[in-house]
Amino acid sequence: MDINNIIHGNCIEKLNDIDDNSVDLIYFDPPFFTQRKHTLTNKDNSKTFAFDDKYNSIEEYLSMIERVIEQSKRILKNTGSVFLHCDKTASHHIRLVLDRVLGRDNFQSEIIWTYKRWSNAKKGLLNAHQVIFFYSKTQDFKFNTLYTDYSATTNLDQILQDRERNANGKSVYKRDEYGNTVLGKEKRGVPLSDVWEIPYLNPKARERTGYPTQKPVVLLTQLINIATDEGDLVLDPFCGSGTTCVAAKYLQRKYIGIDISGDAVELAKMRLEEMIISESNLLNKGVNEYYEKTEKELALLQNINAFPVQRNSGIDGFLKEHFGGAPVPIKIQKEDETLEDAIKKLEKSSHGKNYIMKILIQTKETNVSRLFRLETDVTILKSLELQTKELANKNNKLRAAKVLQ
Amino acid sequence: MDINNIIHGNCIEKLNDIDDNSVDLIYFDPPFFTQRKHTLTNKDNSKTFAFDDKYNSIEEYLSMIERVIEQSKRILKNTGSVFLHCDKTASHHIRLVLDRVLGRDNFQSEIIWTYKRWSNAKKGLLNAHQVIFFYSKTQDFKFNTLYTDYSATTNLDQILQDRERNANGKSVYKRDEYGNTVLGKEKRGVPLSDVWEIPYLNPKARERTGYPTQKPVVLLTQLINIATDEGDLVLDPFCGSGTTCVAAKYLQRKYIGIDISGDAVELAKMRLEEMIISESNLLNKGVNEYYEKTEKELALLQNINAFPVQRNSGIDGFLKEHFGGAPVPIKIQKEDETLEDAIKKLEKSSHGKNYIMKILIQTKETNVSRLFRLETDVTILKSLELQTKELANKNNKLRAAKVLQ
DNA sequence: ACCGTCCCTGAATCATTGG
DNA sequence: TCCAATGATTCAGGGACGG
Repeated sequence: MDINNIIHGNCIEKLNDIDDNSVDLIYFDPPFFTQRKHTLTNKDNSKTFAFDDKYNSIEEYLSMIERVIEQSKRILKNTGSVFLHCDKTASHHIRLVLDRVLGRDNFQSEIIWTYKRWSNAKKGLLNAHQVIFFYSKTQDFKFNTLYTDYSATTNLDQILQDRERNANGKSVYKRDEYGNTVLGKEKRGVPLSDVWEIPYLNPKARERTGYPTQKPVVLLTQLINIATDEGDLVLDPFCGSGTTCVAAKYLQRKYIGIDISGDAVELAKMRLEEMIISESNLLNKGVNEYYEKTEKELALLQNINAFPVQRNSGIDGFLKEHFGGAPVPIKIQKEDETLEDAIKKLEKSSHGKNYIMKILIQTKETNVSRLFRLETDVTILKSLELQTKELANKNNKLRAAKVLQ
Repeated sequence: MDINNIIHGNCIEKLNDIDDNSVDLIYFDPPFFTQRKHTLTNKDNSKTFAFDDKYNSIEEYLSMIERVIEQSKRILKNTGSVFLHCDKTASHHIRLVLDRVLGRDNFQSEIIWTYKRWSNAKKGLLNAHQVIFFYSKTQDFKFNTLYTDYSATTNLDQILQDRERNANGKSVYKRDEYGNTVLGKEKRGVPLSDVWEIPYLNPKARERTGYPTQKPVVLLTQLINIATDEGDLVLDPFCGSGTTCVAAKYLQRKYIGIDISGDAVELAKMRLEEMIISESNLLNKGVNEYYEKTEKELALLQNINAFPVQRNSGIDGFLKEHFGGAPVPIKIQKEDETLEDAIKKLEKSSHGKNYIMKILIQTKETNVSRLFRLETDVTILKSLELQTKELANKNNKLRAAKVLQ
């Protein structure tokens, strides 16, 4: 069969053309049994893509899935793996099929892909994850451990220490004859876990094709990295817009994509030529880069029932309750800001918005002129810490005066 | 059946004693079908707790689960919900049982509890999540939406704006006649999603060495908060060390716990009786903070550079810096306290101590007489929240006056 | 009662613009 | 050339409503 190509047709038939024991990784992302038809239009409204996810019964759906899994088992190398992407709708049924066909012992992980999404009016919890079942063909599966950074709260000193078991079998830090802790071998970071927080494909991302249910390339590169090496063969029997193949090509793996829709095949082929992959700032920098509030500032905002705003030099938060029908912006004076600067920044950020009340929390003693204060409609409240400090100063003066008497 | 108690026995028998349609929330956390006996020893090695998770077959295990779910359905009110906590080992089998007994339409969410943990040497991905299936008894289930903070990357300025449809039917931001954006309605934050990142260890208790099977209290308080109101009845048929009951008691819900192990029942009873003391002896000291001080009070104390004090009705904390060589006690006025009461309590707790300065943080509007204030040497500072509230009132009056003119 | 269709929602984040 | 600020666009959505 053609390597590095997208094949048009029903995967159950087309998989017959693939040799036994020839594929290293199969990722598939079948319809989720939503019992809906999914339609989406590309950016310039020139093309509408659709696929049908309606079945007469769950049995009909599962029998389709089962046939694909059976074929997958046949064509997979002994070191190969299957990744089946689904959501909560039918995941339990699907996993039973996987257990039956591939064997319960070959179940490796239930990967949770989690993302933030715009909310809706649903009663209940907002859906924010999908599931990827990871099964190997045998116990001798290929696996590359990826490492992630230690979390900010980890005590690095501590994890660098070696451990041993004490008399009770508890794991304790190893100590030398002088009672000092012993440093262990070099650490490479935290092994990748089974919960993957990867941003949902953004409405504005250039990577977006207009094909419904398109997955981010980053999700696929991670899968491909853990289960294959360069030159290995990756297969996607429901390739849709071709994300899997794009990721495989990017990572210098061979690929085969199959899809029943001619539109999808055409789109996937085009994507493979263009290879547009959006850089995710969020993933590159990590979410912590975006958090710029100190614990103290967050505590202060919580205190006055405000939610925090990140990355805005003029506004640190908004009160949860409106005033006069408008939001109330809050700014907290920074350590290196004069009161005057702080007021100016808040005013600039509020310009053109019809805020009725704006609040600045003063955190430092100041000698701003009374005149200047009157020219602004920013209300200044003194932080409790400042009030405490001023109080202490005043009391000190009183005590000093007493001593003089 | 006894309300607010822990019952010793097999839950399948004991559930018979509970009336039909009487329970608001059932959380259960059965053995995960690990086919192992779990043994854990507490910190000072004085006591070993064990439970058996070995079954002859998955069918035997599932039939046990099914009987509990059937009973659950019977005793649940029509507005009630079931939360079943399990892990990937048998989750798919368990969900089939849930679908069968409670009905597929009553499936609400697959909640993912994710946490960071120590790495191990296992080939493959590090497990970092467990699953909680959320089913309601009917479509008319009780649900309180909780709100979380906006993502750090969210442009809050923008989403506060109102929107409308333009000529092409596209949704665009609304502007007034001068081209300024129009502010929309009040925002409450982002509805809680189905992925919950909650550390195994309470973040305020990093020093804690651990008690692995125990669930974090925050996990349980969150479940109880979304599905019940104060005074509602919470049941845990596999209550173990009693975390569910502790959380229920903390949130002023009624509770029933059942466990087959005498040791567990004893432990749970002790935790409930002396919630704070047992917590600190058995687990850690940091959890104290969680129980006695509300988050808001902790934030406020942090705000003025004070550390919290537990179990003293007159003093909530002390400033980290002394004044005049003496500590400075802080009290925060409680929701149900008059300013006068608060002052008296603080004075009583400070009696005989040579505090030079005592600070009361006023949190509610009051009409205490000026005279009374002068008789005390307690300094009263107004919380920022109160200042904001007073400011809003004042501005409202000004606006009202303007309208009259 | 059940389906399809229409209409509403709302926060996330990358691309673009601005300095 | 880089960083910061701004806003466009969405919908493995969800509910209401009418035939």
